[in-house]
Amino acid sequence: MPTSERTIGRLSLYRRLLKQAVADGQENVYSHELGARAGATACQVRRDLMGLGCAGSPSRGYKVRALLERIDLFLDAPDVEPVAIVGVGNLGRAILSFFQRRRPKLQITAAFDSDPWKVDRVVQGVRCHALADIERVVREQEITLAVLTVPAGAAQEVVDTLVAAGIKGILNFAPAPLRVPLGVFVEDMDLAMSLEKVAYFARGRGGAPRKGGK
Amino acid sequence: MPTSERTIGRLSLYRRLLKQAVADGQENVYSHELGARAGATACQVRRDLMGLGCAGSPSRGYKVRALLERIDLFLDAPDVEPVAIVGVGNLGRAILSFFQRRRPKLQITAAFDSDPWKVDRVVQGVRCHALADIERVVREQEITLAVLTVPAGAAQEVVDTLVAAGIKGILNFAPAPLRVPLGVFVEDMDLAMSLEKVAYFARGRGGAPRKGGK
DNA sequence: ATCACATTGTGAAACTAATCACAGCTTAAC
DNA sequence: GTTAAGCTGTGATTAGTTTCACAATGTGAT
Repeated sequence: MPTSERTIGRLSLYRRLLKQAVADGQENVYSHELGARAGATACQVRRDLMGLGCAGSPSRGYKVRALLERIDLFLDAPDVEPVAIVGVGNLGRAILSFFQRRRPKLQITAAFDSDPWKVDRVVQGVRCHALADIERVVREQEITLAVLTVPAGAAQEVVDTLVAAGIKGILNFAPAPLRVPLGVFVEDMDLAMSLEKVAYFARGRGGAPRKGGK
Repeated sequence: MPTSERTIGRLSLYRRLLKQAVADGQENVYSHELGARAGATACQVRRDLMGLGCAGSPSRGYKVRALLERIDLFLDAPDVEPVAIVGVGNLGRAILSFFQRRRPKLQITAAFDSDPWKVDRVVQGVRCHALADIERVVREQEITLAVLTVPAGAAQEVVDTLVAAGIKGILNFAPAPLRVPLGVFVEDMDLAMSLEKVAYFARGRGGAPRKGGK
């Protein structure tokens, strides 16, 4: 059981690269190939795959199709998972359009916004509801995942509502740390923080930590 | 010298929280307070601050103002750092508007897009240039940081241009691993990967890693 | 004064993640 | 057939990060 946040992230990345490989007609792949494309070492790739129970042949490497199937089985839920998005501002709409052309297993099926003008509008094929309807809609559609793109000031209040409605995972774009009960997973996407990090390391202070491809 | 990617991220977060504290008129702060707000342990906060050379008093904790000053000095460059954004689609515009109302030290000053209709337009107060002008504009404005919001297919090509123009740090939203020479720092913001991660851990498989506030 | 208390600063321990190193296969060439 | 080469699978090692534990310190109450 290879359950670490880092590993899961890499598996998701491998999957995308493998899909590309399949599209290119590639049948087999070596750990060092996949590693190069993913920015990881061959060793790490092998260990990640080993954790999944994947086996390769010393001469031909891993079978791309088999690998994909195994990763899908591991990462995806059996059924499609509906996702809610709260906050249909610029960022919210961008993310909505970004996700609507991919991810068959993760589909945004409900949007929420505090702006009465947006309520009942359909944005990118998704109906926008009032914040007050979060609990009802989330329960009706049995949604467990949410993307949060509201201003920092409103974030915690919305989160409490989402959690009360049964949400188990949140992708948080609001620049504010969220307090959630145990059992709810939060992944922070903090734009400001990330750009500051880039600025810091671009200055060359930190000895340029990894990512230096060939 | 506390130079680890994780630590830098936390310092950036502390800074934001401390600014809030100053705005609220708070003069002193204990490590456990800051830790609670940041989702970290008191211990970790103390170690992070220790690395910066900050000292607190056992009775009053740390002086908020002094802390802020010290973190600013450590994280920020002496002057304003101009930032370029390449790709003025939905996501690009959202990020543009997000950053334009904050970060005095990091300012987006140039935008680039392949769409001729957008070239020479002014978006969110920032002039949009053609991709062909990247090298010239980046050199003219001495830009070293870039935000990348182009489709995956165009990413590597744009990155090569940016690097050739002297860019040292990239915040990458394109769902593709970038190859860059040593000395160039890349931070990936992979929306699809992050949402998959959230979906996985929301299922409760990974024993709910951290983030469980009170 | 003195005592009890809460907090800082930090060496050491525990834990986690990444890398090394090499045995064991599998194929291809001669 | 035998040999050489290159890859996988994995125990052992190393590196890095977080947490523990506690001495040292300043504060306020008695």
